[in-house]
Amino acid sequence: MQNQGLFEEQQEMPTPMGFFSTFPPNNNITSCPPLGCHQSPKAFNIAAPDHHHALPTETLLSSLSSPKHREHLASDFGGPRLLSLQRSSANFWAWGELNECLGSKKNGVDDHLGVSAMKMKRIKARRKVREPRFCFKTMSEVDVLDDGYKWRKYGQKVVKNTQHPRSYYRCTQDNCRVKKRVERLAEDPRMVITTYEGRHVHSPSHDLDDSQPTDSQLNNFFW
DNA sequence: CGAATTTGACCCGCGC
DNA sequence: GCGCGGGTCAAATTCG
Repeated sequence: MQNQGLFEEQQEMPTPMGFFSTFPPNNNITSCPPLGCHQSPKAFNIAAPDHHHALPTETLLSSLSSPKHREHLASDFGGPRLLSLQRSSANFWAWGELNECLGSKKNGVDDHLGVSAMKMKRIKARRKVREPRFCFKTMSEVDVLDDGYKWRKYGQKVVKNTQHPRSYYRCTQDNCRVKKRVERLAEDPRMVITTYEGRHVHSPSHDLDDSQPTDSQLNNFFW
């Protein structure tokens, strides 16, 4: 049994997605709380489908949003274990498209359309863009982990073959299009699967007491 | 009373 | 072309 939820999700959705993982895959991280989680879940488990780009633990740690988080993770990794970040060619395409989208301007075509047509066009454009995504799994009693950003819930859906609803959140920051989905694992309701989509264009909204200015840049690497 | 959440309706992509 | 299922919208409701 090498697949764990996360893998399955990528099979369902061929959308480019970044994964962090333990290395080798079956080597689970335990007793490690997720980023910025104050609740101290019992286990933290990140997985990846392949290992095109193995990263030293320090590389991942340096991308975390605050020294506190890095310290937390580092202490729990407890060694020079490697992590992997999948960045296939498809994934590079996604990053490029995202940047293009963020930098693009209105093309003027909308001027010819009515209000609802414009709305539809916007929806289509939104759905066409495949934002970079990654997900991770945590064992936690709370669904929404405190990752330093402020989220607004915009939807909830019961997904087929699962008894737990999936919640949809959007970053509350203006011009930031990052979204995340949160759902509980059907096989093990104690596990929470969080999927991030997109990259924040700003630093975490509520300051953690030990955050530093340079963190925002590092943070962009992560999401 | 404004902000956040809930929830049913709607839309789109995809498989058949 | 049709139906299913996931994702989003937006009005209604709840919360602080």
